[in-house]
Amino acid sequence: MKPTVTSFDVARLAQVSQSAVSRTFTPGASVSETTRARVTQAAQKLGYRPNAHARSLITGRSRIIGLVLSYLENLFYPTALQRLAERLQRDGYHVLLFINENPNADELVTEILQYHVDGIVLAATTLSSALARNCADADIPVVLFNRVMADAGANSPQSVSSVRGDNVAGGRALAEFLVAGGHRRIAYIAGNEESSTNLERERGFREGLATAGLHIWARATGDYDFAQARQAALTLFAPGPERPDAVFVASDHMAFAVMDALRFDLGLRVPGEVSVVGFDNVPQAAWGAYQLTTFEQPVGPMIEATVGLLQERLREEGAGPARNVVVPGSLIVRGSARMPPAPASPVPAAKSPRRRAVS
Amino acid sequence: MKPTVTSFDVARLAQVSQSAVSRTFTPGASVSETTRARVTQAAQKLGYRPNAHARSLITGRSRIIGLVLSYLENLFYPTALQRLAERLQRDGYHVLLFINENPNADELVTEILQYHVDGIVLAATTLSSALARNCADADIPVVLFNRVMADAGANSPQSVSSVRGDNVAGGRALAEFLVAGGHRRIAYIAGNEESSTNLERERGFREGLATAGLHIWARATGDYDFAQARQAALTLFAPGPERPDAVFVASDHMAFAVMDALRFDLGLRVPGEVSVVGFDNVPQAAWGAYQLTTFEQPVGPMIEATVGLLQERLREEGAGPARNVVVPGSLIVRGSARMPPAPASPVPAAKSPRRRAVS
DNA sequence: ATTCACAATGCATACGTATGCTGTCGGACA
DNA sequence: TGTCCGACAGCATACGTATGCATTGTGAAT
Repeated sequence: MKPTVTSFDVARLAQVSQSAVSRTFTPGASVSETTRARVTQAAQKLGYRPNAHARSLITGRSRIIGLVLSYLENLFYPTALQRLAERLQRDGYHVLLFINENPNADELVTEILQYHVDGIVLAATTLSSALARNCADADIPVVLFNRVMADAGANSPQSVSSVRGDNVAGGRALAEFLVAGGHRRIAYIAGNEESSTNLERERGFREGLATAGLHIWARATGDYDFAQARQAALTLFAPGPERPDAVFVASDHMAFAVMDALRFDLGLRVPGEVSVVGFDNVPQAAWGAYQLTTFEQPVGPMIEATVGLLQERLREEGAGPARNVVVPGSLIVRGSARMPPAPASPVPAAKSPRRRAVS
Repeated sequence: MKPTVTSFDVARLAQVSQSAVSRTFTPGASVSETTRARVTQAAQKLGYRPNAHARSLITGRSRIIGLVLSYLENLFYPTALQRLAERLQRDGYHVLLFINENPNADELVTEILQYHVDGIVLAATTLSSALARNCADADIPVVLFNRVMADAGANSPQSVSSVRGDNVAGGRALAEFLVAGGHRRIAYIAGNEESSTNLERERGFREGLATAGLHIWARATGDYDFAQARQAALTLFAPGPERPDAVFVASDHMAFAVMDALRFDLGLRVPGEVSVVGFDNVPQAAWGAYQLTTFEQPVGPMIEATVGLLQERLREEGAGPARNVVVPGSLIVRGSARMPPAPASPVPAAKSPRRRAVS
């Protein structure tokens, strides 16, 4: 009933050798037009598809990329996932998924290496860097997505590449924007304290404030989690004279929780009484109810860079030095934070936020 | 440098045959404790991992499940994706991803069959059912997720299973809820017109309205797309005496666009002047800015049912008849639609919407 | 006409594992 | 003590493909 048709079956029907069949399905191999036609026709008739596992076994390449994720409720990751999968499919690669809320590095390495994946994209913010190193030791290209190795120990020669948004510049730009808007009591709600994204965003933010002679007025941790971010907001904005007048939340996803808490639990007007800015520019940031001012992490270019790094490593067997790509982003001004006063010089007025959001 | 260690290498070090190594890594095989220990130790020392492709080649099973998706901006799908991947990993399976906005059935079949996937989950709402049939013809189990075969032609004996929420009951419940709330001019914004989800939800909704002697007051199509849903809302709710006083939007994801358009483009109060209800109960429906009343599609049970169907087919080679599972859901009452008056009988008051949302 | 280069093809083997079959060994049972 | 049985180990083969090497044929160049 399902007698799994092989290249030999096709060869027999087409009256050629199995080699000819193989070459027909191998781009760039030496086959005449006539035999190629006969093979193609026979394959079509029998419904033949080359067995990817047999092919991987002999070529040593699987055309599979492993993608490691931790959680998907933050839309930034599904968006990246979709782009990555579509992009790789265009090149004949496919994505094998490894999702773990809190991954066990050893277990994950064991699983992922069994499939002899051609490359790995690590997009789990909380992931131990031991994992990255182990995989790199197996001589398989690893790209960290939205993350860099924490301990760039001089010991092992930084063998794993990375792609990330410009967290430092973003943090600084948001600080400057809030300062220019006249805020003075500016709070920060952090993501995961150990993640590189959080460290860099906070550093840039502090630098930006320092330039204006300010420092972080109040601070709490949201751990990149919706519920925890809400709690953080309730704590930071408890009624009192010291209440902040603005807050930078380390991710859009948390910022939505914060805005909800401010408006519907504490009864504060945003941006009337409190300004809120986020980071990522996920699709929801453009939604009418939030109109979140944020710093963009451009998913398209970031994925492009990721695939570029992978391909580079796949082609040349000699592993070049690891590269850490920083993809520039820009400030996306919407309505969740009080605007700076229009400058005196004749500059074109700010475009409608909604239009900007659509782009 | 990367001399890909094989079972022979382990066998040599452990002073046993390659068979012994293989059996050590095959659960339920006949190996003594002593050799198992020696093999395990040798494997550990060499860093040996069984090659999944070689194993697949000989066993005929890849322990890979293909997942076909079309777009991820609607959080319902990422949530399901995460649950599915985690669930399958617990059983030693992994998910290979196929993402196409508008999939070419033939191309997709070719790609997916190359990997000799053990099973397929089709979660692309717009996907042609020819795809499902082709894969089922290759004797590989297919489960439609959140979709059923359109043309259950008596010809082919309905060979593909499906899992879905109770769209009809949901549509009816939402209709009854709106009617009980005193609405009379009730509109509908449809999803993809040909999708089974849209057809069933609309049917249930019509039935619910008919019970009260009503019918759909106005109707437009959003095609499960955020931007189109917004346009549909702007059209349906243009100022005039015929303006609807409530709307059922065929998915939460579209409902958010509709609520934004109503509030921020048309200046209408929700639920003060217009009531909105959705379908799915995605995480965002619980967010403070929307507090969307909706009918839930319980992702956990739906995934459980999906995996159950797959496993059932994987165990018994003899393919039983296809089964169409309908997972029950319930009405989630929040604040986006006017409440029905409290009944005279002493019934406990409705719980706080926020509490309900957390569950 | 002879040589040479080159394209096209077939033959044989290798990739790394699982498993049927045969053989050995030890112990239990009569 | 002899027989039988079960547990365990090894040998050999099969899974389906890619590719180096040798061979053949064809046209161009000499």
